This record gives sequence, structure tokens and C-alpha cells, in this order.
Amino acid sequence: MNDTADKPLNFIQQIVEDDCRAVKWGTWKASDASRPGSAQTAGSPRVHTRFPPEPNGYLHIGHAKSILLNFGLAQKFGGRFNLRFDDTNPAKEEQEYVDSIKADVAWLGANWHGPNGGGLFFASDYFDRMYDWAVELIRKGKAYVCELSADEVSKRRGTPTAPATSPFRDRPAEESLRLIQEMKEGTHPNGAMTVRAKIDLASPNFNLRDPVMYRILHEAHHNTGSKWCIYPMYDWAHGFEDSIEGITHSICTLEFENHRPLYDWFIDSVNEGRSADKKIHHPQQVEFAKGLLTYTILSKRNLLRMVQEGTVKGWDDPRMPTISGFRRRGYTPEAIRTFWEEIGVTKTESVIDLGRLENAIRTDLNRRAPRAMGVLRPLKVTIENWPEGKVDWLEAQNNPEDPAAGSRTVPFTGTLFVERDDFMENPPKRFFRLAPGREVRLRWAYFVKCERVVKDAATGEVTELRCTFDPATRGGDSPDGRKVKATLHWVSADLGVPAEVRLFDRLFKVEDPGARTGEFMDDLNPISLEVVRAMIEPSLAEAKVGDKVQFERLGYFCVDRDAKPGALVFNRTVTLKDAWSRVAREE
RNA sequence: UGCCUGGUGGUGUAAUGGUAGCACAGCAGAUUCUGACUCUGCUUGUCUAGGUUCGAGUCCUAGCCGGGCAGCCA
Repeated sequence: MNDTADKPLNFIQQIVEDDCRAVKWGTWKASDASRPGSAQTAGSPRVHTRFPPEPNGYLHIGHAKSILLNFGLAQKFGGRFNLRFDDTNPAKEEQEYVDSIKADVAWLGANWHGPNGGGLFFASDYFDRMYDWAVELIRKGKAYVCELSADEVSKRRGTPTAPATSPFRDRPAEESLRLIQEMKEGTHPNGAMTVRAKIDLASPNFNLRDPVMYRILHEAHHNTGSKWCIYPMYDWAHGFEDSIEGITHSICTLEFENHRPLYDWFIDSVNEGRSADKKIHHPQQVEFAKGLLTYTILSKRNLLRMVQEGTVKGWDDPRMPTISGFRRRGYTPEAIRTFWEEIGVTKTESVIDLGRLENAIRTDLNRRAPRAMGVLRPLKVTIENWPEGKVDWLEAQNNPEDPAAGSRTVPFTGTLFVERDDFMENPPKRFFRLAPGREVRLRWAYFVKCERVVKDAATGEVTELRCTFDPATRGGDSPDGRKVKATLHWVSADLGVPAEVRLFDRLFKVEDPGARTGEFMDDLNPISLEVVRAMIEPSLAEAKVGDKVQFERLGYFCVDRDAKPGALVFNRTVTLKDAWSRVAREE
């Protein structure tokens, strides 16, 4: 979110700017600035942000907001951005997720090793230090080992007005020190005991009712292997991760507002009794609202379920709202960035119209995607007066929005395909395309006129159009000035190439999946994917995976990674806006 | 029920006590070798009630409505 100067600052940028003005977080040292390629300058105010994902799933479009916000801040204020894995729960975390997250963050352009990069980190690398702090808190009488079962803790949680209880709260520090040591050494089974902070069992903020700091988890970790069998809880760990890395602004989402007093308490408790030079850094937390999307589900748990149950074909299924899904679908990082910039950053929970995202990718691709012609549902057209065997290579502009994109040639022959939807035997008033007796233009080619319709005798289905062309209209202009009301895309039946095209629709039928029944799967769109055999112009025969193209009048498409030489596969990224479809509904 | 938090057109936002503006969507039109793009115009809003003030979306009080929290998840 690296805005232009004239755009008003969002509230977080405002906070950071104010802090910089006040030099609240100190300045970059000469050694920081001297790092090769560094965007930090010695003496300028420090801004250090981070994106701290848990590697327990793939990143989705909502995470992109946070990544772009954090990285954008580092860029805007000449600071640094860390990518840090919050890997404190080996039961749910996997290396596959670490790898995918790195790929996605990099793709979005948040370069954690670049000029504004602070580096790549793992919370699990801090486990030793965190353990030492826990021991320190026990010594200070600020934490204890509790042998209540999870069930018991839950039962004793209390109510907003009645306090929680634990019979182990006042055990001697020596006893807790012995037990935490045993926990660490693996003496006790999962769930036997926990380390708890001794804060306030009666607090109206439940996060302060002696929260668990460590639990026993005999589980291998993707980074630390079998070194640990106790793992820190998120709340205990998170503030320290930011502290250790010197994060200035710990930006997180609204649901952590209630946790802030806890993070403050942990750091203050470590610092208590320490001399000024031994105190650990205390970052400032700032909360912002997530952005939800209509027709979309973003909870990692539910996305995982769709993957596991085979509702979609993996995390990067082009219908998924994951970063990798959007990438495969043909979205660009620029479009995603523009989208979130337009949405802004606030503390108001909002549901964003999915159309906004589609609009962003259309705008981007309109500017940069070369045009081509492809017929999704081919209808055969025979040009009756075309010279037998003749091939006419016609010049076509690659992108009317960008003259520099140049031109290509497309072959016109006696047998063509046009889109089935572009012909109607009994057209309604506002239908401008082909119909019996009507003349239209074929893009970049000729005016053609429909003379006769051939139907399947048995089904009555239109199987072929017999047309004539006007040789004087070569290139698409009529010397006598006569007009046609439509220009159609087309492909030579003889020289076109077949391709599989995957047409995606939204995954859910309703704006708020699950709102009706409580089960989001009830709102699945049964036809979110349609596969067609298309015919495309030969210039596309050598298209490479990831190539993006506008099939004129249809939409933007990209070559899927399933494509093989001679067997092209295209994904439809998004359709073009289509005024006719609205008219058609009214007709 | 306790604590935290938020309410500006259909949607997302701006206005930092001084003309409620922008974008998307919608509607109408122009243009067009993509019913796209582009351009023009239009419709629609400060949760409510009091108060402070020359002046309130903004400050104060009370209420209303929404979101979050009571995992050994993050």
C-alpha cells in the first residue's frame, strides 16, 4: 500500500507518520543503513513491521491486505519488513505451508530480503529465550505450574462477573520451577499440566484470567524437530517475537484488541526489576479490520475442509480465494494491490463487494493483456462465395489500448467458427448479432451475411450457417460507408487450434455463505466450473503457462499449468463486462 | 450478562469543529471494428435523542444497533 502523495493517509499510516515525527522508536544506525542495497538511511526514524503467519494453511486474499499494509509501511517510511512464521503449534503446522507462504508473499512483492526487507524469521528460533523468560516470571512469583486438566480449567473459567479459580495458584515458586523443568524434559504426558501467568482471575477481560503460557505437546516440529515437548501459547509468544525483532508497530486484526493488555503485561513483567539497559523492547500494537468478501469464505479452517473433502482440487484451485488460487486463475499482484489500496484500512468491519476485485483485475488486464480470438462454443460457418482453398492472412491489432503491442495476422478461410451465442434464429429487438438475412462484421476481416441456416433434421438444432462475404470489406471497413451493428470474433475452422477452456464461476451462490443454515457447504454453487472445448486462433498455439490474453468480447484468460505442448488449457480469469447479458435477461 | 470495539448512500471510503466529497455498483446518454475500454449526466448517506458552539459527521451525555472475547488454536 504505497500510495501516491495526494491520497489521504489511512489511520495506521497516520500513526506511523506521527511516531516518526516524534522519533518515538529511535533512528536507524549507520550500520543498518550500510547494508548493501538498504533503503534505510542513518538517523531517520525507525519503522519496522512484519507479517507473522502461522504455517497451518495457504494464504488467502485477506492475508494479502495485511502483507501489503505491513510491507507498504516499511516502503513508505524507509523502514523494514520481516516475514516471520508464528510456528508455535506443531500439531497443525507443516513445511508445505511454510513453502507456499514464502512463494505467495514473494509473488505479492513483499520482498523480505530487498531494500525494505528485514529478513526471514521463525518464532521457533526464539523458544530458548521464551523459556528463560517463563522461568524468570516464575521466580518473580508471576507464573506457576497448574495441574488442572483442560476440562477443569474450562469449568473453573468463571463468568464475566464470577472469577476463575485454580488450586495451584499459590504453590511455591520452587515447586513450579521443578515442574516446568520436568515438563521441558518430557517427564509428563500431554495435558498433565501447564504453565500459567498469575495475573487476575477476576478480570473482566478473560485473557487476563491466568492465561496458559506453555502446554505439553509431545510432537515433532518442522523447524526444531524433537528438541521441545512443551510449546509456548500464541499469546505468550507473540509479543516477544515482535520484541526480539525490534518491531515498532505490531499490526494485527481487531480480534486481538482484547489481548493487548496481556502482551503489555508479559513484557512489563519481564522488564520489572531490570535496569534500563536490560529491559526488552516494547512494540506498539495497532489493530485494523479484516476485509471480507461477498460470495467468499476466508476462514482457513473452512478452506482446509474444502480441500480435504475434494470440493475443490487443492489450495490453488482457481476458484479458491487463496493467493495461489488467484495467481493460477490469472490475477496479477498489481491488481490485488490496487484492490486493497482502493478499499483502504480502517477499524470498521466490512464486507467488500466481490465485484471490486473483479474490477481491479479487469482494469489491469485491459491495459496489459494482448487480444486474441477464441470461440468457446463453436458454430460452423461456411462462406459460400469464398474461393476454394484460399487462405487470407489478415492483420489484427494486438491491443487497441496499447499501440506499442503491435499486430499479428490471423487466417481467414472458407470454413469458420463463430460463437453460438452470436447467432439467433429469431432475434429479439435489441439483439444486434447474426440472424438470418443479417450482415455483421467479422473482426479484422470481412462483412458477412447469413444466407441460410442448416439444422439437424432430428433435433432441430442449428448446426451450420451458410454465409456470403463482401470482398470489398477486407480489413473490416466498407468502402460504401454502410454500417453493421455488430462485430463478431471468429476462428478459422481449418487453421484454428483446439484448446480446453475452464470457465469458473463463484464458489457460492449467496453473498454470505452459511448465513442461512449455519453450514457454508449448503450454499455451494454446483456449477462453479464448466469445461469447454474451444477453438482459438493459431497465433496462440505456442502460448506458455501463465500467459495472459483477452479473448475478444469474452474475457481475460491465462494458460493453466495443466497445459501440455499441443494440448492448451486456459483458465478464464474474469469475463468482460457484458451489457448484452443484462438486456438479454430483460428480453 | 461483564469487558473491548465499531456505526457516513446499495458497497468501500474521505472530510483531523467550517460547502458531506471520491470510487465501485445502478440508471440515462455519447462514442466505438470488442454490447469491452473511454466520456458525460443522474439517483442515493452522517444510527437515535438531547447538549456544547456563530457553526457538529467530528466534541459531551444517554440510548439503539453491529462485531469480538470465556481453546492447553492463532
